Amino acid sequence: MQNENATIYDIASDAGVSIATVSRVLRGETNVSPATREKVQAAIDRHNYRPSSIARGMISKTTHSLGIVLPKLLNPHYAMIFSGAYEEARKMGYSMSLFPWSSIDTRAYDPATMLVERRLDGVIVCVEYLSPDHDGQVLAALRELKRFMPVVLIGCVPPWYDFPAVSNNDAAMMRQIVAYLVSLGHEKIAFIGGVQEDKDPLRRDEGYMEGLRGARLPYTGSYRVYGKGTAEAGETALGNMLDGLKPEYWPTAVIALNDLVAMGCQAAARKRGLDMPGQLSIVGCDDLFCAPYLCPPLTSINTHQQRTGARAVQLLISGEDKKETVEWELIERGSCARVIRDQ
Amino acid sequence: MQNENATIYDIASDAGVSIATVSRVLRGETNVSPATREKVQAAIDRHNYRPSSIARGMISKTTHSLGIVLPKLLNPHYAMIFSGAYEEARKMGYSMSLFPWSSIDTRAYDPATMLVERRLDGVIVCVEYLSPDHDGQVLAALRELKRFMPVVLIGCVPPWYDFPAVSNNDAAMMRQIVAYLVSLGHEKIAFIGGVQEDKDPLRRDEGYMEGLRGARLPYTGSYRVYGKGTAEAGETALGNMLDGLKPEYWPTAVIALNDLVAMGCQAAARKRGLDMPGQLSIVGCDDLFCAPYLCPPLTSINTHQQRTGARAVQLLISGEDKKETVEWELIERGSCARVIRDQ
DNA sequence: GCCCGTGATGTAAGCGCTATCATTATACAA
DNA sequence: TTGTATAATGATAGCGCTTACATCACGGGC
Repeated sequence: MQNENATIYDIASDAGVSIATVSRVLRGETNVSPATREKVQAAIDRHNYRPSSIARGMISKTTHSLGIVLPKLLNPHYAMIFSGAYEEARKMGYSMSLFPWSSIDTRAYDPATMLVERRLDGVIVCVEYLSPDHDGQVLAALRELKRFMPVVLIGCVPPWYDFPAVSNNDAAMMRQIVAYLVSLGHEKIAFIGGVQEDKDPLRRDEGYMEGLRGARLPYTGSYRVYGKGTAEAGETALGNMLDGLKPEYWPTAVIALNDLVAMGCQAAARKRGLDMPGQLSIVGCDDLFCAPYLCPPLTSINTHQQRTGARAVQLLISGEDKKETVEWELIERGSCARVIRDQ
Repeated sequence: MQNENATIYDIASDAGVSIATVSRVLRGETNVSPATREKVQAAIDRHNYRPSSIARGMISKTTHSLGIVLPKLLNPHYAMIFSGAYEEARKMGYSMSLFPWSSIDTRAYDPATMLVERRLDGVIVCVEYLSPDHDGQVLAALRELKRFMPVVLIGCVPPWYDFPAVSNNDAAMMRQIVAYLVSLGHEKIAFIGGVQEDKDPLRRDEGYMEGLRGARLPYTGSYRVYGKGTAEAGETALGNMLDGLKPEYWPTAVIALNDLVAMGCQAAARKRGLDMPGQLSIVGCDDLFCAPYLCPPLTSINTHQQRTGARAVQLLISGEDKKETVEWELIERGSCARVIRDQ
């Protein structure tokens, strides 16, 4: 059924030369006579022969395949990172395989057996926020992994992680969003983050707080809440906030961790009869493909995740050990309105 | 910097045994004395040794890695298929790497060099609709690929493709949607397909037509249009249809190729001031995560793409050569309304 | 005392390549 | 003629494993 894969010996004997000569032709060496080259090439074509990268890998100790570890492919955020990384890898002649986050985050003896056994040439790990005790565990696993292959991190990378990494300047992003909302006249600006802790390693909270301070706005504790980063969590988070406050204290703007959360916020606001953007402005983050089709179309931060993924691959292959940030862009759609002052 | 990967020789000499004995321990053979086993295991632990799956693959002629070929990861439809396939592969101990559609669809000599050189244990190919002449080219490429490794197809698989495959019964799906809309009183039902041709291999057109016939509704040519399957294409397609018809002939319901197209339809209808679902009902397909958050929340067909991907992996590994269909489910949300008859 | 089965271990071939070195054949200078 | 540089090609040793097959020590049956 499947045709027995031809080997270099088959080609050699078919062409009447030694395997060394076939190898020379395969690798495009010059010291082969034209006549021989032609004979060999004909045999290769005849058998539809492709040299085994496995066998080549035995010698070169390189597999030309990379890995990417991420928590959840179905989250479009990660899908975009993957897509960018994978395209770049392909351009550089590498294949890319996906591994579950659990292959890193485990209490088992060797946290990365699959990756190490496969002798990948490198791996990109997308790090999510982790509680402090869990954090130590993961950091140890990452360091262990690094002993076997180059590792580049993406995402929520605390400053004390000694790894090359690509991420956004989250604090600066937050500051920009606050400033943008302030410029529209907002003063009651809520923040729905993704981390339960008081301070996340991304410093998004801090960026939010700094933004408020910069605008000389008071900080209101009940405007800062956290969720799991899903649409449901966003709906719950904003819903609880609204239900817990008298309408006159309702925020006029919400900064959402990401577009999923923003979608949930829209749902929560709609259920409570709020006019958007009239009574509530929302800013998301990630700029998902559906953002323009929400009601109202969602203003969001395009964080260039594909570029992030691509850049991570470049660092991985070049071996540069540095932390980089990528630019972002505020995409204005219809979800933020100027505040009408009370008469 | 990276620690030199230990080999079986290192372990053997460290434990004071032969490599054969180490190999026995690694593979859990029973004919090793407990004392020796312990010594060897200790050496393995000491070196953090992981046997090279590359070297193993040389012997077993199996890589325990699968490939998936798809046109565009960023399309959430394919992301879901990938996710399902990859999870299943992982469960069975296989890794999964992604390859671009172009590695199959090319005029170059060998259409699948990357796949073949990597000696994958099998590959899943997600097939999109192809124009007839292009179709022949791709079919040839697929057949060629099949000579080297097992291939399972997903998606738009014409009946004359001699490959194991997993797909939906698209025609039946369409019939169900038409019946559903008819049950709500709709008579002017439009269809926005993804294929320019008169008949696509999925027979979605045909399902649509049969549905109309089944309900004894007349077929109106201008209600059947085609697009590229994107949101923009959907917006253009419905927009052109509406602009080309007097309002009294406007359809009261639209069946969209997928949720992306449906999103575009919503935008087109909104721009023209149509009330949804009052004046226009829309049914999508794929049940994307954002469907519940659109305005109105989109009624859609959940085609269980993750299950499709998983099933394809099972066929691939088991080697069963059959074509299967997976079930689907109509998810009612708010985008379809009962028609109010003219008085 | 000798033979042989048995369990534990070692030896070595080989998977399909690359890379090093050895071996030719050819040409040209001494 | 002989020596020697040069180009083309072949022979072969691994890469890190698995897997026959060989070896060896030990013990029981005769």
